[in-house]
Amino acid sequence: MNIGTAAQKANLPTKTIRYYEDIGLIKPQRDVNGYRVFRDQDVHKLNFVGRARALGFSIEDCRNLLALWEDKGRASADVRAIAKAHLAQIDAKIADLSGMRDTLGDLVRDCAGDARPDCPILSKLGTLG
Amino acid sequence: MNIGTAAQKANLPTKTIRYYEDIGLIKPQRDVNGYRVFRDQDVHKLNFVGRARALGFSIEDCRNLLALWEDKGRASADVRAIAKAHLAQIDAKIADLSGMRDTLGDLVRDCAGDARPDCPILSKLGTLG
DNA sequence: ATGAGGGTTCCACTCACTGGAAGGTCAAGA
DNA sequence: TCTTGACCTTCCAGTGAGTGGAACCCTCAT
Repeated sequence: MNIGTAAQKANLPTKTIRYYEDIGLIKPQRDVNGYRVFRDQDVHKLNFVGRARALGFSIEDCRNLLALWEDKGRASADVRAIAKAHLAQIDAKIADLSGMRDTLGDLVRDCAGDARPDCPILSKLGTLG
Repeated sequence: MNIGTAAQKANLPTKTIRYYEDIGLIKPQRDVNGYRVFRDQDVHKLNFVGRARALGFSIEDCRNLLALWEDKGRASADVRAIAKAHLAQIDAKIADLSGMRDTLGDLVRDCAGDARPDCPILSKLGTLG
């Protein structure tokens, strides 16, 4: 498939996909006419990278994660170590988001009365774990 | 407190804090000597912004969220609407992270044997919800 | 009074895109 | 066959969110 189709499937702008090729995150084939040709694998990778980026993972994080799946010769201890580090990172993000969720929920419940008084939540802002 | 102390408490580089002042996210007071003076409220905001940024929220998202807490005159329906949109965004992020967590866990369990065969997970990559 | 360790501004750089210009490719219809 | 429009290409410039460094000011202990 061409870049437009891949972009739709991966939910990313074509510009971004070309950029990801530029920096070596993906390596689509080329057709005789010079067009990029994407396989399903490429789309899977793009999809994954797009979502990971939206969750605050860096390009280098993504590169490592993709390499985990790609590098079949890698020692399993190595895989485990990298994967575990990322698992911890993910768990921390989830915990952090849950905290924000609670705070926002509190805001809606406690502070959105018709005549909203001084909001008691600002004082908690930034201190939740 | 001065910017260094605030930076430590908020876990952000001083450079970033100056930048956040530049774009109007925070408005620390100024001492007679020209030094920025941070109150606890400022630190709370910085802390919140730092964590939200790490979770993939844009500066504009942060600006809106901070405004929610700050603008005491805002109509409560408005507050509710914005807060609810952000709650949905947070829930989506949590769901997405959970999916990644599972995939990564699978990778560790299924694909990290000593002689790792063709990993069956790459094919699932990017398709999890 | 001097030196270390803060602080200040400003300017240039990076990273991760994003927009636009200028032009090549291709399928469909007059 | 020609054209039109949607798609693709590269290249270059701009943006958003910082980040590094130079040059200089403030404060406090020795």
